[in-house]
This record gives sequence, structure tokens and C-alpha cells, in this order.
Amino acid sequence: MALFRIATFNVNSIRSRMPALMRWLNDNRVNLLCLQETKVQDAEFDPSPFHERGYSIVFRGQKATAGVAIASLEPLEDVRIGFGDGEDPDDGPRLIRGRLGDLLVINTYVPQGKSLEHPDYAYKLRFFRRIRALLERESSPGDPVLWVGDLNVAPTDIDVTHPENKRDHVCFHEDVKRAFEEVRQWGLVDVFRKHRPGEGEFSFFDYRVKDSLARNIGWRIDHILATKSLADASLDSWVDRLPRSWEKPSDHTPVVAVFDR
DNA sequence: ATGGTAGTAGAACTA
Repeated sequence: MALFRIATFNVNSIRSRMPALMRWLNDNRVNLLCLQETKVQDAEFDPSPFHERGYSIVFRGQKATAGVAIASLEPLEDVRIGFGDGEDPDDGPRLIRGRLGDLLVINTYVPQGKSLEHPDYAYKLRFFRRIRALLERESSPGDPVLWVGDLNVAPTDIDVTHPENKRDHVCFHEDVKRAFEEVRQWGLVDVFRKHRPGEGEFSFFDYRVKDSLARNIGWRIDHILATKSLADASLDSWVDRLPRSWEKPSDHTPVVAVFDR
């Protein structure tokens, strides 16, 4: 039996977060670490802290916003950046994927959307449709596939603190939940929920909400989904709340899953 | 928590 560990973590600037990120990685030698909101151009991305710890790393970023990366103990194969579907924008800073043998991993930073009326929200809904099309084009529900990242959607009422006053939020509106659900229905299982069905499980704690971590006021918007055969091989999944309590934390905290494969 | 805070900026904007 070989354990395979994966984590997703929106770091909210990898340059600001490098000390905390390396502290976490020292203690959590996950096989795959999918990062979002690196907020750094590729020329200024410093891979050496990952290399020093035995990780290869692939990344695509831009100035100030977005940016994704995947660190891997075994080098990723067939790395692709962006959708590659001919649509505009290709959106490399929000989607990076690669393979480890037969396993396909897709790491996304889904656009937040700003407001229901904003063009970014329509783009967000289209982003989910493009994910579904990518899955249909590149894989099959019978294959081992992981879709992870900051998906900027809380799928159900127990994934936010006060659902009743968030019906018009871009991460909780019925339309965005449906858009996410239509990707999931291609053939993905919410690995975290398989193991943690209860309420009060969050991966994002707004800086602006006083004592959000201690009061457990947050959102579950960072996700690990897997095709059924892979999800069946999962042993556990959890939110690691510890890094959110450290100095200079990200507003998100890692979500981890362990597989036997 | 329709106010807050952190990050990138180097003044507002994004989350």
C-alpha cells in the first residue's frame, strides 16, 4: 500500500507566503501541492525553496493577480497551461494541469466574479463550462482524474456560515452552484465531503471578519474532487486550519486528501 | 458583518 497525499492551497501571494508555505511543506510532505493566487510573474517566481525540498514545480503567473503552480515530488508529465480550447482568454494564470502516469491533475483558480452584474461573473460561469468541456475532451470518468483548487464556490448551505444572507453572492448564487454541479456531474466526487460530511468545515476565513478563525466564520471554496475510482481509494481528507493561525497567514488554508494507490 | 484587512501597488483596486 502506497500513500499518495495531495493538497490545495490558495496562498494569496507566494512571495509573501513563502516562509509559511515552506514551514507547512516541511511538516506535510505531500506528493502534490496545488497552489493558487501566486501573484507573481514567471520571471520572478523563485523555485529554489521547492527544489531544496525535493520538489519539482511548474507555474504560470502574472503581475498582481491570479497565478497557479503545482509542486510535485515526482516530476509532472505532459504539463499544459491554460485551457487550450481556442477560446479567449486561454487563461494560463488560472489553469495548469499535468499527469503522473495515468493520473490527470487539473489545478484551477476559478475567477471570483466580483458581482452578479459584472462581466467577470458571466466569465466565471463560462469558466466552469470550459472545465467540463476540457474533461470531456481530455479524459473519461473511468480514468483517475483530480480537479482541485480555489473554485470560488460553496456548493451547499453547510459550506458557508450564514447561507440565508449569501443567496446573491458570486460564490453562492444558485447559478454558480449549478455551473459547478454541472462539472461535477461529468463524474467527480467531492473527496472532502466523502470523509467530512458535517457542518463548520471551512477553507477560507476573510481577513476582514474579526477573529474569523476562532469564531469559525468562513467558506468552503477550496476543493479536491476526484473521479469515482480514485475517490474510492481515498482514505481521508481534511482542512488544515493551523497555517491560518500563523504569522502573516493567507486568508485561505490548505485542504488535504490521502489516497491509497 | 454593506465594515472590516491584506496584497500589490506606489493610488486605488481586488478578494
